Amino acid sequence: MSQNATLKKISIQLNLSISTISRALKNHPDISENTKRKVKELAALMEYEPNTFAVNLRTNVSRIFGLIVPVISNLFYESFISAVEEDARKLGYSLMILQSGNDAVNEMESLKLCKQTRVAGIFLCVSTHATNSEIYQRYIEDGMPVVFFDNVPDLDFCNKVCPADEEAATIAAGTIIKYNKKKVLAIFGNDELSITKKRVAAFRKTFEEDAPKILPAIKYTDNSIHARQIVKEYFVSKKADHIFCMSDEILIGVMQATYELGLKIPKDVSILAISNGFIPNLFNPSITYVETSGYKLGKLAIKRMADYLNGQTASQVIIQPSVLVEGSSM
Amino acid sequence: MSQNATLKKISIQLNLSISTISRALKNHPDISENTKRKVKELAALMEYEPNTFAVNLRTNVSRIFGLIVPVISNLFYESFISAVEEDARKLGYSLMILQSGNDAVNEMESLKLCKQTRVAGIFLCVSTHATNSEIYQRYIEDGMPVVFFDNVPDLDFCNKVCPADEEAATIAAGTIIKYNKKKVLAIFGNDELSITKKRVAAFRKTFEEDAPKILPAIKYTDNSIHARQIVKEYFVSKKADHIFCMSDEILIGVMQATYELGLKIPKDVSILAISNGFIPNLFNPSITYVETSGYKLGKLAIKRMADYLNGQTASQVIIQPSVLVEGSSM
DNA sequence: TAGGCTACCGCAAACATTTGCGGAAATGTT
DNA sequence: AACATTTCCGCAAATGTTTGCGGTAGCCTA
Repeated sequence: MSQNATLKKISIQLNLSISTISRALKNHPDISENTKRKVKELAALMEYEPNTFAVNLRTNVSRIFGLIVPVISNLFYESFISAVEEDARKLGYSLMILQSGNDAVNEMESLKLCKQTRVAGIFLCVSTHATNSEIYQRYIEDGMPVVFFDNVPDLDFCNKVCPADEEAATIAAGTIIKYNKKKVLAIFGNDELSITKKRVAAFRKTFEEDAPKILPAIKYTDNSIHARQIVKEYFVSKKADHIFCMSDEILIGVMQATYELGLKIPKDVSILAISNGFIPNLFNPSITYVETSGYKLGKLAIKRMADYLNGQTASQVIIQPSVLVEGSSM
Repeated sequence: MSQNATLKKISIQLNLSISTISRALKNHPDISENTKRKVKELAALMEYEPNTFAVNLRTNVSRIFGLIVPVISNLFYESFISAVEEDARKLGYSLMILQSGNDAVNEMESLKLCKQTRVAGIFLCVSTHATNSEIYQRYIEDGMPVVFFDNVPDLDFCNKVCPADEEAATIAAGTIIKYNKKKVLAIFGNDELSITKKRVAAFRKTFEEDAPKILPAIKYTDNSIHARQIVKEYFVSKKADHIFCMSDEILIGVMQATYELGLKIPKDVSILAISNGFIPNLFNPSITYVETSGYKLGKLAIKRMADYLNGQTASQVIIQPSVLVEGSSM
């Protein structure tokens, strides 16, 4: 960062005006080929790079997207980020990544920072404990391109990219029924989340319609330790021939519990999860899961952002379809 | 982003000069309390936020750190990033995260982008295929604060923060010897990496000194599929009573192989890994590992960066000590 | 030779902020 | 009353880039 080349410095060297340098470097037709050549040569020699700050100051936007997630250390978000970064780079954008830590205040600060930084757009997974969705509305009305993903707020006119909440649960329930399971223990995530509510509803509905005699036992948790505990406590008095896990976190706890209980999979108990796909393949036998790929969702999100920036500003809800990936746990 | 408040707009409203507004908002002693109050009130009302671009243009640095990793989708880097983000936020910095995809060209572009963006500093894990470390030197000599982490280049005067390469391997070898293992299969990562070379050397040395009769079989790979294959092929002709895994990737492949070979852990074969700590606990029995925590390393890295920015510019190499975490696989 | 056209280039303002310097008014001092 | 000091504030330059507009040649046409 010693002697940064600027238009001014080049102009002095060549005895030309700043604006001529600027135009020459942009191939403006007003500038003669001869001048362009000379300017470009010196610019290359001096390793001229336009000062981003000055450019941004004039245009009032940066080539940076803000991306806010509850936590980075999460297989789903990490693959989401990875996908967004890949394509953002191709489009000439960078990513500013913020963790909300699932805290509403922290999330607000992150949003504020995005506004201050004049990011070109925001990818936002709202934190669990965020309640007032009017705040997001303000950003959108201010003209900030926002693409909500995964956990999205209850707003009507905005861009949402999310996994097929209901569909995933429906497929899961359908598969469990198909395999003729009778005593089902289903463990879902944080029951305050809309995604959890939707999935529980769809899960229940599928059973009511297709297997009305079966009444799944439904539990909630959002960490693996508690999930493990739930299973162990459940098996003290009752037995299940199937355990459904709404997330990787839950799956991990459940797998530990089955091991400690000495249950064989799938003989004693079958397992089905909703997952990103990494964790289920670590176990033996591998776990059958309904895929909700963070990577694919990321691709959809950045695509939507690019389209939005290109003028397709009508709000849009994109649902990423779910796929059943057969392992050996059913 | 409709009507952004600026110093100018405030100054017009209050019939004061721009500089007075600027000083009032910064509590400059030259400005009377009365004026300060009025300015601050209006500024709050108009939701004034300093224009980052203008500020940066003057100071020529941003409050953004660049962070370059081979890939984000990696338990180690993800926890590293998470740690850095946490503390960077506290210091008033944000993170721009770039993936090099383990490609030298891509890495160069990322570095260039960091320079263009005038980041306040760079956290860099050099890609496997990066050879010419003079390039990094140039950035450092240009005054860019750089903290290398994990996979660091062969440069003398720079800041490095890395896991204890040798120590981790020494502890691993020592533990294997202590458990009286006789036939050891050791699988290491990419053999082009300096970290791999150092670990192999330390591993071998420990055996030569403490158990000269044992000659570990050493293999190299950097993906789980190949690791699995290595184990299966090895067990066709020979037997091992211990398998050492240099990384999570390798551990995953090894675990699949042991399952497919019907090997019981630790009865038939014992396992020891070098790991971040997440993966080893997914298995049953849990795997004993030498911890190299990405999170802790991240904390060290951001600390070093902060110190550097505060004037402690003497280059420094920080080694994060290794700890043995006992599971049930030995 | 006057007028017009083209090719090429520079001036200066604009973006928002910061800051050295200087100036005016108010207050204090002798 | 004359001078000195303090208090408070504005001017203007500087950061680097972009761009509308105006200007100056040179050449051609009538």
